[in-house]
Amino acid sequence: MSDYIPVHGQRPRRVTARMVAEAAGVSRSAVSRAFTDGAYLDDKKRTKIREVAAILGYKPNALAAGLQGGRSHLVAIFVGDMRSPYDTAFVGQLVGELNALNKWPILIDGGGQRAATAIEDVLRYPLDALILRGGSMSADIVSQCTKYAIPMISSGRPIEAPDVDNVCCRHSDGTKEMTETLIRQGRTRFGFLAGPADFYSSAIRKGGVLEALKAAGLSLVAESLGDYTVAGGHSSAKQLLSSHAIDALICANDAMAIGALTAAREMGLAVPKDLSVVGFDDISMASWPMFDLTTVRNPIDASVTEILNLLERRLATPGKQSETVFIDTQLVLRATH
Amino acid sequence: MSDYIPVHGQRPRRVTARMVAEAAGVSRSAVSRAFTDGAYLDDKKRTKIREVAAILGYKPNALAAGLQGGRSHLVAIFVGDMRSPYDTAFVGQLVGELNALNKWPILIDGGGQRAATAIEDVLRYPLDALILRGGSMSADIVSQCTKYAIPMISSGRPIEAPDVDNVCCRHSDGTKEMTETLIRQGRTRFGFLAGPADFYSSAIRKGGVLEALKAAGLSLVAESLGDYTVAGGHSSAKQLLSSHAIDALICANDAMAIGALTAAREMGLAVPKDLSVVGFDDISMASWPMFDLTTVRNPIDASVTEILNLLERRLATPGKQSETVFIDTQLVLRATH
DNA sequence: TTGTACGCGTTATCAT
DNA sequence: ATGATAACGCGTACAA
Repeated sequence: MSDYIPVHGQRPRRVTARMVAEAAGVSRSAVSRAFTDGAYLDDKKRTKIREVAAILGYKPNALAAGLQGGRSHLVAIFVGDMRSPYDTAFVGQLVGELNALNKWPILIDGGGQRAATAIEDVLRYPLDALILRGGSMSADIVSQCTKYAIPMISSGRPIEAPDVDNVCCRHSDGTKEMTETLIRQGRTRFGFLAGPADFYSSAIRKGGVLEALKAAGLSLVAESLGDYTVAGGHSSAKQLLSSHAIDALICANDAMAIGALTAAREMGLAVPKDLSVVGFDDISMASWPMFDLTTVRNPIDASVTEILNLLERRLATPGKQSETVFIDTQLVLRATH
Repeated sequence: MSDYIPVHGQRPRRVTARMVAEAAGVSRSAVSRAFTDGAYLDDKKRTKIREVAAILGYKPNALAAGLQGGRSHLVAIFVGDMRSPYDTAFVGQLVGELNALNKWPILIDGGGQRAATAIEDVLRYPLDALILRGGSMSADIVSQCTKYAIPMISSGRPIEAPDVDNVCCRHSDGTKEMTETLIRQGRTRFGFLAGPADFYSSAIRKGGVLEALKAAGLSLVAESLGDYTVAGGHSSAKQLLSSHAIDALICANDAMAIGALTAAREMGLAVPKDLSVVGFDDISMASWPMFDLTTVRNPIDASVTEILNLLERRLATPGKQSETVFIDTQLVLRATH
């Protein structure tokens, strides 16, 4: 088909609009127009150009197009923890929806030591937006984005800055409601399995628990620190359960709840008869038959949808005021409460 | 700091090298050199320029730089299934390592209906490489990449094409070795829980099982089709176990093995006393205490490392012959065999 | 060591 | 409707 002749050991250059123009006997502009929807161009000519382009293997170069001052269609996603089931599910959904909108997500692993420099380097690309999923971002990076007029949307820890939009789950309402439900069932001795000390989500989820307990004239009997993983939840729960007599264990996330549930069963505790174990997030494993975990859903669909809505609004009106959209949680009452 | 004045409702333009040059009272080339390692430039001048650049918030525009004919530093990753634990763990690792090498991964969700058009669109960017993780790729896309001289590296289903490098797990050796181990333990009535009919990995893993059985004068007693998920494995195993008397169930992946393990326990079967249940991949959940699954490790670290090696070699020698690197599996003998 | 001038591939503008 | 030409922002060969 193509008369492209490979030169040994040398990288062949990309086919350009100029080459297509020559091959089709038209001007370069005509080629550009042939690939621009709604541009003035004779239908027959457009068809002809597209044929030639297909044979030569021509595609407009998105880099050169992005230089024009329009949008680059590149969106960076900063992922706090690529090993967390919730974050990966979240990013999976987000990537799919961005793809559908013709936005191309560049992923940055926020877990590595080089995360800060990585984001600095990615900012060399004129991004359409920067989306934060969990993790924390230095104030410096935030101000850089503001300066470059790169829209930032944060999901997880809210960022208080003039041009940053936030999507925020009503964490404390979720744990409050869950705690109230457990109290209504007759639970009175509550334990809380917290996440790492500096995790915003853990602290605020605990806040909801305390609120509900206080309203009922109760208080927390025991608390232990975990690391948001299954293994961490397993060992933390083992310690907590062996030293405290409680009848309800609220975990700051599902991964730890799954670990805690296993620990409780290993210790001969009947769940939910002797002990309630509940989590937060409703990750896919929570519904696995061997866990059937009662939890608070932190809905990914709704969060991702809102991120895309905010992105659209921000791109339409770059100077608009920052917004914070709150996402409602849902109680998922399965078999462990 | 900066004297940038925001214009209401209008997106501020990026700071360019020209602006820095003017502000610093030097030529535009000097600014370029100030950000190019090893370029001839007076140290004092470079320092001065960098200071001014920092104040103005200047960064070289990677889009314009990529136009120069060098590398774009953009790498696309096509992910077969963003919902599979193995694939997401794989991609997480890959993203982190690419970040460390200053390569920026653009993710494409191979699961959606729009996957084919998505990859077409991403090819508008002059990619340094395209990495395939699972899923399948149309021959058309492959030939396009070859035409554009975009290196392709496939992990999962190997691609037979002149310029495509492959990283391939020795699936059948893994299942063969596992089957031999079970036979040596006295298992004689084997069942196989397969993945979707068109999945390369499932078919080849089954091949290893059959090979080992044949060598021992045995044959498969039962087989059932699953969908590579926990829920699918659970229901498929339930059917299979209720209709066939077997003492070993080999599952095409860990997710199904976890589902099968749960099903077996629910049916009152003692694992491993009455029945061996084994998986493939060694996903993180396989080592969770409640499963402690015996499985065949499909090592992510090694695969990712080899992908990066192949990428490096391919970038160094674009015209080199395609290679296929094989990855050895490892038997992980836990508590279910 | 430094500045000038050109090319990268595209889209947008402006005549025609 | 179409073709010439000017940006876009950068790196770099070349001349000084």
